Amino acid sequence: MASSAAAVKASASVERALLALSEPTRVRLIALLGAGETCVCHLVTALELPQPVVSRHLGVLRRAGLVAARRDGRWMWYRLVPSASRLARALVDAVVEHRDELPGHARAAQRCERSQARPDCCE
Amino acid sequence: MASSAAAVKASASVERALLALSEPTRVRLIALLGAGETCVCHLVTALELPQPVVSRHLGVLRRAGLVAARRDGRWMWYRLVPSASRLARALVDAVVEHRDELPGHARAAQRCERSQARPDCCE
DNA sequence: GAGTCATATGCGCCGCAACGCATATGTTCA
DNA sequence: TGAACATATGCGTTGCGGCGCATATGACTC
Repeated sequence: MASSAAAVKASASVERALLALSEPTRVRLIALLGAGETCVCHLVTALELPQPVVSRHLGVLRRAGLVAARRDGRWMWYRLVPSASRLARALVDAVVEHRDELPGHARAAQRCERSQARPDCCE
Repeated sequence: MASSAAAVKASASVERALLALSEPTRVRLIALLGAGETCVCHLVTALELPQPVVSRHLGVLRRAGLVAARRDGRWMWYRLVPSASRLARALVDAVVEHRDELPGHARAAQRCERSQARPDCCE
C-alpha cells in the first residue's frame, strides 16, 4: 500500500536528516535559513567560519533533503525545503521557531542582515 | 531582567540537549520513553544492546536534563522530563510524536512491551 | 556478612566526521 | 581568452565520542 512505501521513503530520509541535524553548525545554518533564502557569502559572514566549512555543511544539509540550492550568477542561494520525513520537518520547524535560544544566534542573524544590506555583495 | 536570566539558563541546557539528541541510540531511547516510564532492563531488551551501552546513553540524557531516574529496589526506572529549554522540549516532543518513523522503533517497542509483560522481571 | 542481581562507571581502543589547506569548478567581465 | 571572484571538493590530519571489557556501586535475600 502507498502508506508503507511513503513510510519507507521517510524512514530513509529521517536517518540522513537526524545525522544532518546532529551538528551544532548545521543547526545554526538551519536557524539562519529560517529567516528566508540566503546567499552563502552572508552565511559565511554570519557564522564567522571559513568558507569551505560552511559549504561542506550546506552540502550535508542538501544531500539530507533539508535545504535546496539555487544558482544566481556566481552566487549560490540556499533555502529550507520540507523534508520527506514528518519527523525531520517537525525538528526543523522546532529549530526555526525557537532559534533565539541557540547560543550566538542573535548576533549571527544580525551579521547576516547587515551583510545582506551591503550593496556591494550579491549584486 | 528575568527573561534574560531564563534565556541564559535555557541556552546552557539547549546545548547539552542538542548534544544529547545527536546520537541515534539516544533518540531511540527518547522514543521508547515516550510510551511512559520504563525500567532499564526493558530498554536493554528493546534495543538489543549491551547493558553498559544503554546505561551510558541514559546517563547522557539524564545529565542533559531530558530524562530522570527513579530507583525501585535493584531496578532503575527512567522517564521523560520537560527540559528547561523550549527548543529541547519541542525536539523531544517531535521525536515522541513521530517515533513510528524511526527505523526499527516498532519492533523495539514491541520487544519493550513484551518484556514488561513478563512477570519474572522488575518484581 | 556472603552471594546474587541490576545498574553504573573507569579505561583503553578505534572509527568517523570535522577541519585546514590547497585546488577544482563554474561564472562574469574585460 | 584570461583574470578575478564565489563556491565546491579532494586529501591528510586530528580530536572527540561510542564501544567493549572489566569492575565498582547499590540493593535484596539468606
